[in-house]
Amino acid sequence: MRGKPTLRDVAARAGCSITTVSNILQGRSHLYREDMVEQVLRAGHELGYRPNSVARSLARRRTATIGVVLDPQHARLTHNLYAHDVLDGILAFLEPRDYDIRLITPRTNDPAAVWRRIDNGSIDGAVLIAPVMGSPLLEWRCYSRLPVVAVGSTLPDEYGVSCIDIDNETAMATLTEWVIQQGHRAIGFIKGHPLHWSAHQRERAFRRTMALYNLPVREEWMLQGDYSPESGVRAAEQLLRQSELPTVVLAANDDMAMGFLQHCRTLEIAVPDRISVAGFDDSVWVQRMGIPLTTIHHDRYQVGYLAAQRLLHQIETGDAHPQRTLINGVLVVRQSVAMGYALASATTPQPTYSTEGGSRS
Amino acid sequence: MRGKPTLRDVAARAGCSITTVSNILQGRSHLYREDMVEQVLRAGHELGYRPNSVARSLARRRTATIGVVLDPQHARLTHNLYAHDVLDGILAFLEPRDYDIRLITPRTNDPAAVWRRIDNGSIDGAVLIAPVMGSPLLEWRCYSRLPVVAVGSTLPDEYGVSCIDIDNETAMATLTEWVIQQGHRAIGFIKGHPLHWSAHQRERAFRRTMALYNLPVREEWMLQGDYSPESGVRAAEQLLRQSELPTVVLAANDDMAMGFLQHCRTLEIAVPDRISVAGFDDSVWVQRMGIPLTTIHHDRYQVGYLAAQRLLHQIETGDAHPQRTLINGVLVVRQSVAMGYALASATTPQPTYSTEGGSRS
DNA sequence: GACTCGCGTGGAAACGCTTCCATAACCAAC
DNA sequence: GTTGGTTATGGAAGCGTTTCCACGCGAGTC
Repeated sequence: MRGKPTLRDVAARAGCSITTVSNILQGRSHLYREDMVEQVLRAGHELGYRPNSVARSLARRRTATIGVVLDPQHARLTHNLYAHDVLDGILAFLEPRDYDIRLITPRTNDPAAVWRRIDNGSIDGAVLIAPVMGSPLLEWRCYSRLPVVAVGSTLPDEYGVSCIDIDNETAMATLTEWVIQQGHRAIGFIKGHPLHWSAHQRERAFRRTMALYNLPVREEWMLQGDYSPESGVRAAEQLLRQSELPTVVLAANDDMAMGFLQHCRTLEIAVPDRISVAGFDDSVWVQRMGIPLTTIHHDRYQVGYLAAQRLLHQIETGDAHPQRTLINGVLVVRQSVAMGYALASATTPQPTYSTEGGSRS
Repeated sequence: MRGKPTLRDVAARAGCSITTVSNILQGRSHLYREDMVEQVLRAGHELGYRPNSVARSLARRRTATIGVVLDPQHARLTHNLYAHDVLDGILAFLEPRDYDIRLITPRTNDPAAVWRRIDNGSIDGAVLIAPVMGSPLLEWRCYSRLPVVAVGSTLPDEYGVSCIDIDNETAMATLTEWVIQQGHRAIGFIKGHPLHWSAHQRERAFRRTMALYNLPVREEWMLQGDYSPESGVRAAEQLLRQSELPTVVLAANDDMAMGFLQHCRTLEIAVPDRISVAGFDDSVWVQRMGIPLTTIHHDRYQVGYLAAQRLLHQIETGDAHPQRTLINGVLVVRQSVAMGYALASATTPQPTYSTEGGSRS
């Protein structure tokens, strides 16, 4: 016996067949006499036998591994804190079930090549992290029948992919509504990256809520961003040189809100005294820096956890029904938005307003 | 043919043997006539054949996968920015070589169980992320002959593990020296987590450098921390209520330095006017928050890149020689340390001082 | 015309495991 | 003594590749 011991070696040492060893080592020892069981276990232990998981996967046609796939768009993991949080949730669900994770970071936009990397028998299913519009990851059906769950993007139904994500529309509506109820009427908006569905969903909810309150959306206050802090700075530059300013700006994510805040600091514009700012995501950066940014929080860990759960369900039952799970965002009120602003004028009729998701820190 | 097409299916369609298909698909087409090659490629393409990587791994006895193993101590990935940066470097090296990554997060301290998870044939080698003292990961030799490289911990030779890490001692010596050259004489220190080798290395370098300059190390200014921001706060509490204070405090990492800074802000103690602070790591948090913390920077991405390189070398050549690679830290001078402090008294003889690692941001 | 040689191709044995099914031995029942 | 039913164990066929080696054949050499 050279190299790592195999079933054969254990069987030889225990004086039985490999079937017997295999069965006993898989916990089917009730089939055998006690002394046999004991002999086999002892032999295995003495040899330091460890089942070869590759061979096992081949025989079982299951790898007990799931892939976590980053979109080629943001293939760099660094500072992708969203992926981290989600990954933690996935791990939490997977570990007790003895599943492992394979990290896949395609670096091309050719869907055939991407799916060759993903669906080559090495994983039982995949979690797609925040696929964007036009991503090769979404050319899924042509190339693969692998169970798949997407997180961080609420995909339109036609993609036929299960997704787990924050309920962007409801959350942004909640935030907008809350801002309005604080008395704000002149509201600006920094849009997210146009390739992200979330950007459109957040913008749409904003516009709808404004309409609901009969408030005008002024297009010169709708700034195009791309979810990066720098684009928040640019938005601030563009907005703050206008003669007429909104009293509050909603950024489609925290990063842009922070860029905006930064530029305000540069210009020595007091927040929230001269202008209010709100974000979206309750990013870890904001939390950790202790920036008092009013924003929407959601449990990214839970997103990962649910994704893993859903994926395993799909794998085990073969159920391929795409299913959308939206989790609630929670309004986190901090100090970046002036409250009770111009209350006198806040006499718009009260709409039905879900009290859920109230402030907490 | 049900399920995914296999070599057999392709061979049947191309009217040849599976050997032929296998050879051609592996690029050994020079062995065959052109028309054969073309037929096989066409058949493969038409069937959408993708080699099963599990079967391939079994036959080749190589998985083309390396494991990235987190220490059970910090099995949560979240906010482990170090792991992120390193992972990115690893990925950068591995991707062009068609290696994949398996993420392994053991959750127990039983070394046998841990190594069963790691060395079960599913990976060709492992990168251990910052193993701490007493980690089951380091009980390596008893359980496995897998090629292994550690990063983020400079392990003592007896572990027989290759490691790639910042040169903690040199970097901390550089920092200490620089602080002394700014005129500081009364210097405090916040120690890192006692289970991390780096903590001891950094402390040792500090003490040695102080001795080199004949400066006393006052034990009441040596605060015990654990690398967390909170422990930096506690250290500040402990230090700042003393009647006599150092003019500068070196924290063994940036997180603790930030905790320290935070407490200074709470107490309205001006930095660096009333007390100076330096960190170590140039953590992404500090960078991103724009905190003007003087610190030591090193290229964590490069650490990952080198680790992957080294690991692949070990895998491919079978070379098991443990080899230590220390990369240079770079002093980053920002504004948290008062410079030219009490220059009048700074008349200690100039030591040999490497000018490398000058300030940059 | 027997010999070698290279070329193109295929057979078949691994790789290490799982699992279906057969077998053998034993006992009880008729 | 045949049957039937347990119980304990082993044989062997996969799983989908890779790879070593052998085979048949036509061309070149003596």
